[in-house]
Amino acid sequence: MPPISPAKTLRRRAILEAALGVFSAYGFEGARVEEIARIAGVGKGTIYEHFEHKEDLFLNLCAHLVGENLALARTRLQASPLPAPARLRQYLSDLIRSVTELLPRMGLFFEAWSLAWTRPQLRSQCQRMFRDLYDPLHAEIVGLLHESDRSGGPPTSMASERATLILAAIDGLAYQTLFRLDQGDLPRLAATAEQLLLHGLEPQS
Amino acid sequence: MPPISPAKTLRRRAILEAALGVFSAYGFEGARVEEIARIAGVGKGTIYEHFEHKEDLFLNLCAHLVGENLALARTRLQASPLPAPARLRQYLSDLIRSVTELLPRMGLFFEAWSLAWTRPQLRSQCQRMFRDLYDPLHAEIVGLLHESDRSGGPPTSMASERATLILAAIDGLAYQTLFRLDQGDLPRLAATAEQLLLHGLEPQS
Amino acid sequence: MPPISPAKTLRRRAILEAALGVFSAYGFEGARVEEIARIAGVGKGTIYEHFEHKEDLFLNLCAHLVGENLALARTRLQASPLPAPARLRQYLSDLIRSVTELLPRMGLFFEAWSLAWTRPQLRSQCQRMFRDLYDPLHAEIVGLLHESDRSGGPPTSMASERATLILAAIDGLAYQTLFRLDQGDLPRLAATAEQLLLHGLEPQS
Amino acid sequence: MPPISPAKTLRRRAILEAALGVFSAYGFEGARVEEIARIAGVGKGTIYEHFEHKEDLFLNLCAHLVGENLALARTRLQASPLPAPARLRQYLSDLIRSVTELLPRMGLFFEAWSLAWTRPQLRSQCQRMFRDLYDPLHAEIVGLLHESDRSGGPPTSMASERATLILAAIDGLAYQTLFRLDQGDLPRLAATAEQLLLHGLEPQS
DNA sequence: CATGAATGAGCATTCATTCAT
DNA sequence: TATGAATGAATGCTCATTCAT
Repeated sequence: MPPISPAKTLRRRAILEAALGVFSAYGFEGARVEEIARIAGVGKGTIYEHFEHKEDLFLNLCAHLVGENLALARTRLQASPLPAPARLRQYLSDLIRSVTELLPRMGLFFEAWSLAWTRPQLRSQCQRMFRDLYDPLHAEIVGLLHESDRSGGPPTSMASERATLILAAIDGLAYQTLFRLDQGDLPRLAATAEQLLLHGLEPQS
Repeated sequence: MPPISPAKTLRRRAILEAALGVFSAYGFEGARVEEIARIAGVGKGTIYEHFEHKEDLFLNLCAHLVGENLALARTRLQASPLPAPARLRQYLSDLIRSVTELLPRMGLFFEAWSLAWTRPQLRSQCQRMFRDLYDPLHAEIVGLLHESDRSGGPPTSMASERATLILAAIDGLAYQTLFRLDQGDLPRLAATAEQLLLHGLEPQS
Repeated sequence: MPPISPAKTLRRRAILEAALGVFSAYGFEGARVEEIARIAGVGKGTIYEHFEHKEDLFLNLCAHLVGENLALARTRLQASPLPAPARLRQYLSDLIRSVTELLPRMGLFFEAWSLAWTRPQLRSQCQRMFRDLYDPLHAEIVGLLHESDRSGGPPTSMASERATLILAAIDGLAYQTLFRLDQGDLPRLAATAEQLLLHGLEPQS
Repeated sequence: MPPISPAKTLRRRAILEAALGVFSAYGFEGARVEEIARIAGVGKGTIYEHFEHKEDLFLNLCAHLVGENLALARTRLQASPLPAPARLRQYLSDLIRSVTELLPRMGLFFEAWSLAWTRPQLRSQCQRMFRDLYDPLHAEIVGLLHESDRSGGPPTSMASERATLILAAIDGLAYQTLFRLDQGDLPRLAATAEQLLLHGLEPQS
C-alpha cells in the first residue's frame, strides 16, 4: 500500500475543480466526462483512476463542496466572542449569508438528490453526504439554543425540532430564491427571517 | 374547429397518469417515453400528438399536479368558519399536511427545477409553473395576516416577507424530509413549526 | 364503374401541383406528405385515395411533367415549316431550350432515378416513364435525320445511335449545369452544341 | 501530435470499402450505418471517429472514388505515345470505357447530387467534389484539342466549350445507359460517339 | 368519399466506460 | 500509471400509412 503520491492528490483536485465548473454549467446529465478531463488537463481514462464512475465523481464533488462550506461556517462561528443569544442571531445571519453564497452551487445539491431518488444504490451515499452537511449545523444550533436558555434566553423545549425548522426555513428561502424570488429581495427577507425565527408573529415592542 | 373531443381529453388524462407513475419511479431522465405510452395504453406517437416533447409532457404533468393540489388547498381553507388568527393556524396546519401528502411527488418538482436550471428555454415555463403554485398560497397567507391583524392578532408589518418565509419553512421541511429526516418526525415537527412560525423563540406561557 | 367525377380530377391536379412544389423544394425523402396535403387543401387521407403511396405520387408527378413537356416540344416542332436540315437544327435548339427551362425540375428526375435504383419494384415503372420521355424525342430526331438525308443533308447511317447521342449530349449538358457550370454559360454552350453535334470537330469554313 | 497511425488508416479504408458496398446496394437513405460498421468489422461508434456523420462518410466515399478513377484515367492517357489527334480519339475512347466501368458506382454520384440539392450545407462540398472530378478531364481535353490544332487537326475555337460538350455527351450516355439503354448497345454507341463528336453529322468519305 | 387522429417501426447519434499500448 | 481510440447499448422522435368516424 504505497502512500498516496502528491501528484495523485493534485490531479484529483484538478479533476474536482474541472467537474465543479462543468457540472455547474450543464447539470449532471448534461456534463460530459470528456470535457471535464480536457479542462482538468488529464486523459479521460485518468478520471476513472480516481473515481468509480460519473456518479461517484459527482457525489464526491458535492461532498467536497460540503466540506469546504462547513469549514467556512465553523470559522465564522468560532470567531464570535458574543453571549449566546447574540451568537445565535449572528449564527443565523452567517448561515443565511453562507447559503446565499452557495446559491450558484445549490443546483448541484438538487441534482444530487435527484440522482439518489432514482438510483437506490446511491441513496445511502447521498444521504450520508447530506447528513454530513446538516448534522453539524443542526448540532451547533441546538447547542446555541441550550446555551441561550442557560443565559436567560428563550426556553428551549424541543430544541432539536426548532433547530431543524430553522435550517428548513433557510433552506426553503434559498430554494425559492432560485426560481421564484428576486435575489434583490434576499437582504430584507433575511432580516425578516431572523426576526420571525426568533420572535414569531408575536407583537413587537 | 371541432370542440375538443372527449376521447382526446380522456387520452390526455391517461397519458398524464401514466407519466406520473413513470416519472415518479425513474425521474425525468430515467423515464422511457415508450413505457409511458405502454402504460397509458396508447401508441408512442400519440404522446407526441398531445405534447411537443418529453420535457413538455413533464412540465405539463407538474402543472397538472400543481392545479390539483391548489384546488384541494383552497377547498380546505374556504370551508373554515373560524376567526382569522385561528384560521391562519389552521391554514398552516393544512399546508403542512398538504405538503406531506405531496412528498412522494415532490421529487418531480425538484426534477422540474433541475431541468429548467440546465435548459434555458424551459426556464420561463418552469418559473411560471412555480409561480402558479406559490403565488396563490402566498396571497392567501398575506390576506390572513392582515385579517388577523385587524381582528387583534399579531401585527403584520412586512406581511409579504413573512408569508414568503412561512412558505419557505414548510418547503424546507418537506425537502429535508425527503433525504434526511424520518417521516415519523413530521407530526412533531409540524407542531413545532406552527408554534415557531407564530411565536418565534419567545418564552411560552 | 362510375365515370371519373370532375371533382376528383380537380383534386388530383391540386395534389400534383402541391407535390411539385414540395418535392422540388425538399427532394423526395425530405418532402412531407402532410405538407403536400395541406398545400393542396385536402386531407392527408385523400392523397391515398389518389395514389398508392408516396413513391407512386412522386412517379406520377414525374410522368405528368414529362407529358407536359413533351406536348410543348411537339407543338414547337410541328409549327415549323422549314426544310428538314433546318428543322433538325431548330429541333435541337428547341430541345436545349426546353431542357434549360426544365432545369429546376431536373432534380426530380434524378431523384426518380435514385428511387428506382434502390427499389427494384419501382424500376419498371420508372423505366417506362423515362422511355415515355425519351422515345418520342428519339423517334423524332431519327425521322428528321432520315428526312434530312433524303433532302440532301448528311447521310444517316446509324441514325438511331446518333439520335441517342444527341439526346445524351443535351442531357449531360443539363446535368453539368446543375452542379458545375454557370447558367450564364448555357447560351454559348448551346450554340457550340449545335455546331458540334452537326459538324463535329471538322474544319469550319 | 502523433503521426497518423497505420491502424487508423487501415480502419478508415475498411469503413470506406464497406460503405461502397452498402451505399451502392441501398442508396444513401436506404443504407444503415450499423450495417456498414458490421461489414467493416468495427463498432458503430468508430465510424463516427472517422467521419462527422453519415453524409460526411458518403461524400468522402465519393471523393475517394473520384480520386481512384482519375488516377486510372491519367495512367491510361500518359502512357500514350500517339500524335495528338489520335491521342484525342484514344482519350475519348478511354473515357467512355472508364465511365462504362464506373456505371455501377454512378448511382452514388447521382445520390450525391441529390443530397447536395436538398441540403444547402452540403452544396459546396459536393460541388468541389464534382469539380475535382471533371476539371482535370476538361483541362486535358482542352489541351488535346489545342495540341491537335497545332499538329494540323481540326481548329479549336471554343475549345473549352467543346471539351465541356464532349464530357457532357459521355455523361449523358452513361446516364441513359443506367435506365433506358441496354448495356449491350454501348460498344456501338461508343463508336458512334467518337465519330459524332469528332466529325458531327457531316458526310463521311 | 373525405378526413386526420392514432400508430409504431425504424435509425442516427451520443457518450460512459474499457483496455491495449 | 496515464492515455484516448474503440466500443455498442440505449432512446427520443419522425412520418408514411391506416381506419374509425
